[in-house]
Amino acid sequence: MGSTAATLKEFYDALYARFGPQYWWPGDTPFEVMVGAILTQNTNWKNVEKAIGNIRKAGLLDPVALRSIDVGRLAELVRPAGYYNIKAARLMSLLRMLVDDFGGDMDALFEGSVAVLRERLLSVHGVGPETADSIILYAARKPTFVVDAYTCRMACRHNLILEDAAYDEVKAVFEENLPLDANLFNEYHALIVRLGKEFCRKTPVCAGCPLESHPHELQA
DNA sequence: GACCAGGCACATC
DNA sequence: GATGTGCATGGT
Repeated sequence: MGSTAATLKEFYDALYARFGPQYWWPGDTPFEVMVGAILTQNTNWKNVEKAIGNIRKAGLLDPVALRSIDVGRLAELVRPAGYYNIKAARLMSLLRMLVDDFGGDMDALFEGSVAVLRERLLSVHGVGPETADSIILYAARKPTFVVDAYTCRMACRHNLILEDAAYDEVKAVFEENLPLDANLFNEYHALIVRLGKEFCRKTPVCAGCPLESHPHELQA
């Protein structure tokens, strides 16, 4: 059996060969990506698209404009994404930092090292590790590995991590065994999500899985 | 009608 | 520090 680095490269190659480029993140601007990162928390992307569509139709897909509205109105706009009261508050927290501390300038927010930016994002109420990493990778386009439920499921089933591994442990497995490359991390995470949607459901149905040549540790 | 979806904060022990 | 719970819409 090969090293973790070799396994991760092998998996990436198999996923890319099977699915091809995923063109993530689905969003036109860094700001839209950031909004989507909050709205997609534990939520199907289709519902997020409706919510972002509402914001766009209202002419509010802009940091300063969105920052200025009432949080209750924001909640109505993002209603299709679910958890709308919570998400409106979280989004507004992020908007307050972006607009009040950085003049609504995404480039200013993103300035500096990944570590500094990550701490900055994590300090916002409602931004956890996955949301922060999604914003760093897909909006700021800086190298940080995004870990989500699919990543944990896949890594666990292929014995790369223990089932109860913490977020930062899972993240470290990928970052320490792959080149530190934003484009690679972008595609890898997107491919894992694609894999998860088609194969690594909570109920493991892995026939035809592109990684099936590798031993699975299936669990209920 | 259950089950699930690209989390996070908070309460309780 | 581990474990459980609330938050909520829309698709399968």
